[in-house]
Amino acid sequence: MPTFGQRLRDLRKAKGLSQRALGDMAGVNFTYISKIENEKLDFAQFPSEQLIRSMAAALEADVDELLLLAQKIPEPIKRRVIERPDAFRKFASLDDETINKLLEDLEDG
Amino acid sequence: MPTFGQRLRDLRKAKGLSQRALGDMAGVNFTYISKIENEKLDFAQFPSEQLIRSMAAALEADVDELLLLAQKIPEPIKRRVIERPDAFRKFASLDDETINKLLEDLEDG
DNA sequence: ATCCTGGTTGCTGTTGGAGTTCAACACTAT
DNA sequence: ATAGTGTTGAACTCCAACAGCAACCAGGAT
Repeated sequence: MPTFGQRLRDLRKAKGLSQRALGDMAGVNFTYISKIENEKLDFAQFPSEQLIRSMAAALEADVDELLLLAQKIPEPIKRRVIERPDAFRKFASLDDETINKLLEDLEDG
Repeated sequence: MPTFGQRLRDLRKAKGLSQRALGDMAGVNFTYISKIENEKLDFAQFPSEQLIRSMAAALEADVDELLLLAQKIPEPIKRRVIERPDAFRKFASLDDETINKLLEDLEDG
């Protein structure tokens, strides 16, 4: 799994955009993009959820993937956790192996 | 399901504490407790995660229950979601019926 | 050699809004 | 009347999330 900064840089280059171009599209200064990509942000470890959404839109990338890399829970997942806390507390307590089995069951099921 | 404010008030009264007493224990002004209980917070819909933890400790209550009522994802669940985004994106997309079946499978399985 | 274009980073500055307190008031009950 | 409790609008503090300059480096084109 790449870091948020690495992934952002890859997505940007794949689109052939400069930091300045992406900055303009997302509405932030290009030096801030640089700091994000190099993980040199002063206090916050990651940019705001709003900015992540703007950047994902500009890059035509998967918002939720970027949110997860930035340690933020995407809205649809969050909603479901709040709705079914019983289930998700259980799921969260499972080890990788058991989770994998569940996923397989869902494939065929 | 009660609101966060209602539940907090119930827990506090069950302990026979005044707002001032709880406020002192949790390290905040009692007027803030009042606003939380009556949901009169201007912008923030809920208090910070830190304060919720302090109050839960003072009330000897279940932290995760209060966190969920305050629409915040408890840390252990959040960690697992970040570790296995593939699985939890899938789980979150399931309807109640399918989730129930999964839980049953886990009971016997 | 000089000039773009693109990127990095330290530094200082700005600001919206979350979080909290203050002041004043109201209601009981004793 | 006063002690304890709760409510509420206004005001305050504080900092995360940016802005943005300045100086510097690397590589490529002219």
